[in-house]
Amino acid sequence: MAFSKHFEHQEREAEIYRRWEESGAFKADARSEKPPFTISMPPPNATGTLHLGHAIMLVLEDLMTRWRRMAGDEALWVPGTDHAAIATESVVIRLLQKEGIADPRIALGREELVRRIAEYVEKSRGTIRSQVRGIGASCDWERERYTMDAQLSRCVAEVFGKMFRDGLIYRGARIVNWDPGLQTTISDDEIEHVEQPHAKFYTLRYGPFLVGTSRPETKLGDTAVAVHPDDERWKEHIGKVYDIPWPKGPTIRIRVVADERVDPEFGTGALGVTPAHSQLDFEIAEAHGLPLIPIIGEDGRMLPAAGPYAGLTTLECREAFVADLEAAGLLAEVKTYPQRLSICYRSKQAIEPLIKAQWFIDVNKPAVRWKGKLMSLRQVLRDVVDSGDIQLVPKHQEATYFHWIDNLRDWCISRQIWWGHRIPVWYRGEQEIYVGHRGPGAEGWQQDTDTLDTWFSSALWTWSTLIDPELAKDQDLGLSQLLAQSPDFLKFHPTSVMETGYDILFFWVARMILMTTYATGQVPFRTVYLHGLILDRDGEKMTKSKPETSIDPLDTIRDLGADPLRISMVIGNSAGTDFRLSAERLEAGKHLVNKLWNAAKLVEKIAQGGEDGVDPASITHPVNRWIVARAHRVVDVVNGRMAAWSFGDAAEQIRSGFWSEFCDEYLEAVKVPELADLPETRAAARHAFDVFLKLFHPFIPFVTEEIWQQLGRPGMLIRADWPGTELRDAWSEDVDGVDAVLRLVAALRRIRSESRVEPKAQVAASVRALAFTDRMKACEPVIRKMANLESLSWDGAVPAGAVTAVDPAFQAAVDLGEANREAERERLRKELEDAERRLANVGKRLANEAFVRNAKPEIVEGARAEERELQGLKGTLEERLRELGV
RNA sequence: AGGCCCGUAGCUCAGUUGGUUAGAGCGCUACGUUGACAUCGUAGAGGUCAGCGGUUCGAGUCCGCUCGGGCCUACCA
Repeated sequence: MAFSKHFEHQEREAEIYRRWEESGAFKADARSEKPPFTISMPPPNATGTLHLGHAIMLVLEDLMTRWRRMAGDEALWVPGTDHAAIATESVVIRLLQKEGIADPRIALGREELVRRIAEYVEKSRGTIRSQVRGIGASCDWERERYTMDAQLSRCVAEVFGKMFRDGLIYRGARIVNWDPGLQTTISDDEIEHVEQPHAKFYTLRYGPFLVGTSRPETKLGDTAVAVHPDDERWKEHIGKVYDIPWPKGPTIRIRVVADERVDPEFGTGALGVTPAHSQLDFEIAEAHGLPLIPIIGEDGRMLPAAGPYAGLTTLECREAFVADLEAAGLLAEVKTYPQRLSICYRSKQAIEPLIKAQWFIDVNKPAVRWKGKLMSLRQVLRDVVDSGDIQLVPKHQEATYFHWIDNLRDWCISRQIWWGHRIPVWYRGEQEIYVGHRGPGAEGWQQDTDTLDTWFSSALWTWSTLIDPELAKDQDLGLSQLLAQSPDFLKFHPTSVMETGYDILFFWVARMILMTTYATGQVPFRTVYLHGLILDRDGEKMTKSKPETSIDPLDTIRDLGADPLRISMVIGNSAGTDFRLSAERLEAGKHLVNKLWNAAKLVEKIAQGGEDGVDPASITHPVNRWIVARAHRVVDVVNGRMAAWSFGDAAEQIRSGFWSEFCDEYLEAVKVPELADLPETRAAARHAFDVFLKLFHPFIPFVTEEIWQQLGRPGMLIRADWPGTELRDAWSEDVDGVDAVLRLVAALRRIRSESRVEPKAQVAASVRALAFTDRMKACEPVIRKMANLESLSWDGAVPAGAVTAVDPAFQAAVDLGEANREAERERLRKELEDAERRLANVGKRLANEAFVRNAKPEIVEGARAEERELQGLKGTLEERLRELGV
């Protein structure tokens, strides 16, 4: 089949993907004898469209999956989507509001709203599926999962029940992070901090105290003043009770307590304690048995307890209250200071800490069997990384992970939204409670109205996706039975790699470890590969407001193809590091794809009419041997880089091996008839090219597959074997000889360029081979063509007006006439100087006894060889200068 | 306040356990290109590896400090 002028990505990519999918190339077999390689795709939210964050995730996971599949593993990549509770519900509510339904929760009711959200999700999941396909993801669509699938929901309920019975889940009234906008609690990890450089800090006259606060309105709910037990300033007040009448009411009664947690250095050293609206204050209040007075409601407005301020928003109240204090002379000071405001990562609204009865996971209770011991969730989290059961890439992220564990508190898992897994708990009256996946199945029970944190179900993702859906229909099976009888779980879990952004290390990665070790007794994955953020060329987050530097993956796939997008996101990218993607990079990616396409055209031409089935090991010409050995050396290097998770590096190695060695050197060399006509050249060219095609495939799957098929190679590249390394060190004399030939060509070209020889002018060269003589002579036609020589003699004669080059393997001379004499002398002197400098360097090292004694023998031997080589070079240069009459 | 990362060519970044003359892409300069090349090729310029000190026969690489930049975490009210 004739190659088209260019790779027509728009029509070909979709067609190639269809063929892969139809051929079953993505499907993994749980009964296979091959070692498993498993990746759970981090489920993209079932809202919106694919962005570059998804793209990098898909590209990295796909290249790992394709690589391991070719390398002989039973590779399974499980795709799926997440119901993304808060994100989805708020998106749909906003849409409904735009349609004119002011308060969809009230207008539609729970059942109808959930139905509408599900409908919306179903639609956008279709969009995401096609976009994941568009990028070339070779995931097993038959195993596609969704966090709300029946068997996944079953797992959620089962785990909840198990944790409840083990006392790891409890319900309690505690300070929680309340988002008044979304009307729900959120976990500690869902809080973001925004810098407020000029926040106001007020100091109030507060009975006998001066008390500092950034939120004066909360002082309406104070029930104590806490001071440090050793603080002399306030010692006399400890234990006393004061009634403090605020100017317009209410009057609060405060007790003075001593607590170590108060920092005497901060402010006045006296802390107004607001137990109902501050975490620390709540803890102090608990320790001292202080009363709680909630003054802020869930709507973000002041409660009746706030007296005359009831009904105001917190900010309105602050303003009014401060004005009243000032009028009454109770405002001692107002200054500005930098403060970090807590906001919800989703709604970006300020968080209101308040007290609410919620469900929590206890991270400190020693109730988890792990390695024969009873540990707390926190201890297990620490142990699996400490012991190396789980490896983080890059490794320094482990420090961040441990830091997070150190600060970890009980995880609030209940949410007041409707979209999600409803808490599997039923109540009857005040006393009775039922926990389980089936429900109590009797009259008079009411299910808990809250839903679970979306990360609760995501935390089960590596294994809940592997539970057999049919099996899960049997409601009588317990969790351990579901696990023990699911073939996919048995074959593919623990998964091999979790690849995701470092920004969700805590949200998700840590939670998966926490839940999975507990629920299955296994780690969820062996390795966590964390990629960085994709930024624009200036290192800033891409936004639609900066279209000139913003890149949309869908546009790129349409305009350039998926391959250029993929390769340009991988080359130069490394784990844990943010990556700047620019139009220039995409351009370079496109050029690479184009280069590969054109090389294929030439290879096909070279290979025309030759024979199939030639064993590469039987090749004899040095140039052909050289490229075969080189290609396999690249394989060896790439294997090492891939295994070390250095995918960008691996891609770069493939790129440069292909471009410089295969294209610029080999393909140019075999254009000479002496080689082109050699039957084995067809075998060598196609063998080496196939090696590069295979190496490239995980990175740029579409164009490589298209070439593979157009060249009539057997089967599909996606299922081809990863190339071996057996010929990596073969034919070293030939390989070194051709290396010398290439250096000779480069030397001759340099002479031409430096001496301003017309590009078209053919010159006469004379060469004396000092090593690899046979090989170099065998390559004479190649040298003549690549250096554009009229004639090449091997007598080594140096005419009077020649310009020369010396190398350990050869001396070369090009006769350019007398005019170049002086320039030649100059050049030789420079080269001699350089050789002498290097000789002095290596001589100094070898003269150093400590070096000879301590350095590794091969290093010392290398230095000796270098010294010998340089001495030879120096001699040649000096001789040549003498001939020139210096 | 604590933790982590980064500082290498004009720009973006590699540089694997310390070991010859520190690399690539893009950009730049000069030249070339009617047959694989929406181009590509050939040759070239360009770096006191942020600074200081230490360990070592040997440091871009290991250790300490300083300066500069970024990120994360926290119950300084």
